[in-house]
Amino acid sequence: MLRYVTVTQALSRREKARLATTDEIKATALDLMREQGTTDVRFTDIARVMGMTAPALYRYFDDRDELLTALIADGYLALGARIAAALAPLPAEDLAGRWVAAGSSYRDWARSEPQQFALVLGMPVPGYVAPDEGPTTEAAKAAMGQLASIFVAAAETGRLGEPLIREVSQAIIDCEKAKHDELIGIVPPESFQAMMQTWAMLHGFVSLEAYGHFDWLEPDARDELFRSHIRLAAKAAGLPVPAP
Amino acid sequence: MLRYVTVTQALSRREKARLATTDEIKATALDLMREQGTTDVRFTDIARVMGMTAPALYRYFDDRDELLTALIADGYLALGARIAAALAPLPAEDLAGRWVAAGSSYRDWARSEPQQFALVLGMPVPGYVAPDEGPTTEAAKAAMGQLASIFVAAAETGRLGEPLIREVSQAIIDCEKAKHDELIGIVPPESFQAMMQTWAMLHGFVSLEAYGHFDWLEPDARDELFRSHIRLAAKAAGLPVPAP
DNA sequence: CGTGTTTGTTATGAGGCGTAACGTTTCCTG
DNA sequence: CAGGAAACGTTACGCCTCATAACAAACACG
Repeated sequence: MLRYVTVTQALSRREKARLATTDEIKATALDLMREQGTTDVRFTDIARVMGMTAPALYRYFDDRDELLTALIADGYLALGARIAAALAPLPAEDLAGRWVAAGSSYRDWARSEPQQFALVLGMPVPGYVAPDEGPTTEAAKAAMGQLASIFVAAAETGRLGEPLIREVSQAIIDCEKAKHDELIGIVPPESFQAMMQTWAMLHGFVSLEAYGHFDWLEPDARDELFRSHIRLAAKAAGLPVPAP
Repeated sequence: MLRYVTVTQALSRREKARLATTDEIKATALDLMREQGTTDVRFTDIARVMGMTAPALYRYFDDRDELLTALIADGYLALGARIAAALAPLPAEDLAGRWVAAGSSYRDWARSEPQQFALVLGMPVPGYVAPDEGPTTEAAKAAMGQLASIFVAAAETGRLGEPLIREVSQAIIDCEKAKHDELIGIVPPESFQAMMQTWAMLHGFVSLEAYGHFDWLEPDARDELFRSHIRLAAKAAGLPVPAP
């Protein structure tokens, strides 16, 4: 069965139709997830909404896991695109603004698409195992790389200050060398460490909020807490601190 | 059907048997979740492992949601118990040690029981809606309250320093008054804010790690990163900072 | 136009959830 | 202690979903 189409040549009529149907299936799945507030999705329901029968969907996805894999990859792409869109209008030198924009995109995405967020960054779905390599991993790196790029830009323009915690273990230094050698000589190890802690900070807030653990806070207070949180993250990491 | 037993009087033979069976069901469910690495659980499987038939389980839990509710409540209790156990041997004045111990328990629990962690603090399970009041909420407060108690102890002994971020919005001040008036006059608003940010920091790291997003780091590096992370959290919040 | 591919259908089986109806064991009380 | 009630467990069943198989229609293309 022809499943993945090379993009080098123009798509035939059939291939375009196939892609359109594939997209519609994914979009319908997301709609249903939004509607029902779950990451669960029934082929039966997707098919019904699309005016098809369930077995037809197996022409496009071998099973539910393959659909989920596609949705997860799309999720990373969507997150990456949102961050990119938020960063685009900001000048490269506005580091504080870019940091706020990137963090806020992350948060806004999680709030507007909590199911997709859970799918991508939450507990792996029952039975689903992420492929070690592939489009998913690449999309993930692309999305997260944008956060890293702010640190890189800061370091390259000499505006990356000392992080609040300066002690770095050999294990983390080794990890930067082994896994992110592109940062060696640009982002010092203590800032590499701070970078991951910054992601953890951001993710922690967004995660708690998306899963309803901040529901007891008024929306205004949540917004203010986030603004403060993101300033804290910048300050802790040695990034230029956004204005309060 | 008799479901909840008053603890004031001794339990009859039957009540003890019922409780034992209920516990066995929950334990079996957790075992299966651990085994399969999911938060999914089939009554059929539980029953098979227990040497029963599935419909018998409905004598103990009305449906899957009720079992999940019980597991979530137990999860909070387990988390609370672990934190309490970690704090118990430490003297009240060792604030830095207590902070490290509490944070590490949180992390250890998530790592040793990732499914329970996902159940309790992750995405709400398909279809499941948490009851607004009840044992779940109380257990949650008890578990999280222990983190808060470290801040309270620090404040009461005059060892709670200024948090890194001092600006606090009126909305957050109002929220402390409305939802946590027991802290008013003890924990200043900017520290109340820092407290929640500290939770978010802790949760973010633990969450990313539990869901495999730090798998690319060597275990040693993860441990070191966590040590650094928890020091950062303490420093940012104005708590006494643990030694590196 | 005819042939092979693609896309859809209906039919079917396997398995889980939850209910109903029916024994069997356990407790409790007259 | 005997009878009755409650609790506990079973089998049988209906409904739903996943996934496959077999078949029919639409389409592309020589």
